[in-house]
Amino acid sequence: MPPARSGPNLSRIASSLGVSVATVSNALSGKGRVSEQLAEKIRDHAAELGYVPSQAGRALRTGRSGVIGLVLPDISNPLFPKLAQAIEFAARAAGYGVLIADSRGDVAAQTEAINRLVERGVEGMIIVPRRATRISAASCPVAVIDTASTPGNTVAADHWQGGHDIAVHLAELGHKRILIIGNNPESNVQNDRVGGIRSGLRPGMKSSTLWIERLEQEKGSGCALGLAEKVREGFTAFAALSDLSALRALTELQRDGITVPDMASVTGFDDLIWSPVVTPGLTTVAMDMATIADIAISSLLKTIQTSGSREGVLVRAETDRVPMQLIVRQSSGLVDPTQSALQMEIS
Amino acid sequence: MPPARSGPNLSRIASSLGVSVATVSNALSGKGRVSEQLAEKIRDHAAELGYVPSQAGRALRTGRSGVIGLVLPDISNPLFPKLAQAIEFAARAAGYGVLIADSRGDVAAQTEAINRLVERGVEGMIIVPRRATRISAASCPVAVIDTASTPGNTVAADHWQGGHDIAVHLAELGHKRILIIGNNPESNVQNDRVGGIRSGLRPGMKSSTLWIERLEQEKGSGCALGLAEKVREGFTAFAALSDLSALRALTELQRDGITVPDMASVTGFDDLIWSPVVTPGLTTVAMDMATIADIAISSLLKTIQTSGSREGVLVRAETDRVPMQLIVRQSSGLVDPTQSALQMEIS
DNA sequence: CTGAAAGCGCTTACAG
DNA sequence: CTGAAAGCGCTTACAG
Repeated sequence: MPPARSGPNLSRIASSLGVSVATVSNALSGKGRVSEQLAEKIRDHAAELGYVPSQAGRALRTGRSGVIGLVLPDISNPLFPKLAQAIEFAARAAGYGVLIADSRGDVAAQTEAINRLVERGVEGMIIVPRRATRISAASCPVAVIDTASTPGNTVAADHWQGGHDIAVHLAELGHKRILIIGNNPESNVQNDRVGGIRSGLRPGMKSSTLWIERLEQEKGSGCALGLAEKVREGFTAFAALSDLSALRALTELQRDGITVPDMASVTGFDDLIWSPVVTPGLTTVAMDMATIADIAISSLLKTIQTSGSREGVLVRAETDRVPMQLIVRQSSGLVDPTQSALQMEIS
Repeated sequence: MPPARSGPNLSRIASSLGVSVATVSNALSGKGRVSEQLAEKIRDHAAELGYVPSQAGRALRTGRSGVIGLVLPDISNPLFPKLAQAIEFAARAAGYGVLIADSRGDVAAQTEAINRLVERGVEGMIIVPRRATRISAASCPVAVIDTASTPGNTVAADHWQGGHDIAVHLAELGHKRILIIGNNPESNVQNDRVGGIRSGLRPGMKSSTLWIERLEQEKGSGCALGLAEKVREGFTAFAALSDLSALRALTELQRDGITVPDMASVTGFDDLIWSPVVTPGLTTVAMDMATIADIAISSLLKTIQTSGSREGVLVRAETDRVPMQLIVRQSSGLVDPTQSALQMEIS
């Protein structure tokens, strides 16, 4: 015999009230069909007994688990907290729970993570894919958050526009030579950001790009970026493609006696938790995680509700690019003619 | 009539093979009772059909959802990624899924988050409580990760010992005056860390404590901490109670022309993602998240498996304190007699 | 070794 | 407005 549940079930409420389970079910689900008087009595009694509906029973009957999955390339990514929070919030508002899965490791691990979620009966999932991974359709609707330029992407921050805003900001401050500091040229996100920055440069401005991973392959992990030297070469602005790289740049410059923003400006991306806390506060560009999560969730649920067959559909959203917002703090400032090495050469 | 499932079920496999569902079930669950020959045939056929067992059916029958909940005070906490990753990993190894819930907001929100998880049928949950919150037992086993000094705690890093190690490290470097930089004196974790640091001071060493939230209430959020002034007063080491505060201290010192570690040492707690990346790399104390997660999960599952009645039990672990590990990087160094303000006064 | 049957808790057409 | 009944997919004691 199957094990008894701990709490009360519909049947217990029904017999204790001398009505049928069907009526209790109808009363509690508020589908009408029950006299308001009886419905109230049933609701009261259920509350009194501390009735908690069994998701298992409901799921089995309706075929809907009320749960979606969230697959992340690496949960320890500093961007994850905000994303997970936004997704959980949006999902909850829609009555869904969120099951997490870490696809740490290679593409195989990602596929495995997806399968685990399917086995757990998720109705759909949201995936932040590993770099350069295509999602081979799972057996449920899938929403992808990556970059608008990724094929099959559902929704993303407009990284390109974010980069553009950074460039415009630096141009307005009078910077002419920008060093873009990225991590890995294989990243779709970082490439979009670079493209955006370059697109926003005005005539007379020049940029170079430094890829940290490449440098570290030569010089060893955790090596100096040599930014003080870059300042001497005439660079006045360091536009990092993530706040993590920006932080690395900022502290290296400070350590080497380059004051920020007097002698050089530093900007980042993502507005991570410590960005407002460092001195000087980091100028950065923030994603609108709440909107991204809302769009991902609502598109996903729309697809779930229409696709009767639970197939591996890649979800599309109506709006696939969510604007990023420039946040100006103290790490970026006007080029100071008395301090700038470039200006000194010219004069 | 209930909706048909998309994929094959036991019944489909059974009829297609001309055997009973019971036999298919037994064969796939590997409980023996089926001839190896038939079992293999069934397994092959199931795989061929892409059979995925229904968690809903299984859960309804067995009363076990195979899911635990993870309740966090604030998902956007920078500590969360590592914790969630470790919990997910340990849970997965035990065959469980992890449902997340953010108790952002007040104690009521935390209670609500707990209820949501119960409604979703979790078999137990792991809670990182809000500051100074006692968990009013939910209707399932609960493991709490906070500090060993919190009543009802299941497992925690040994924050006290971590603080002690920091103090010993600074003592060995010759520091005499330590400024402890904390966020909030109400935090159990931070208090344990402070206690540990003080316990590790040697005769002749003195410490003061700066609470950032208090300072900000006076001077406004994001105000300077005035650390350069502290250096002039003779402090040579700044022991922050979190890497976030340490980063704030480090950058403020650098901005004000205090070189680290030559003129002052800075240490943190937690080994957050950027700690090895800043210049100079941050000396800190790391929690062993994997071990903490393992202990939390295994204690929780043990309780789940024994407590037949699904009551609100507070889980206890055999080991409730997991050692923290000192990670020495460049931000802490020997007191330099030629640079130290204190030394200058003395000589 | 294999199968028929009960039952976990729910919802929904259908009948009254 | 209310109830009896079927059935979602599974597992397990029991019978053969």
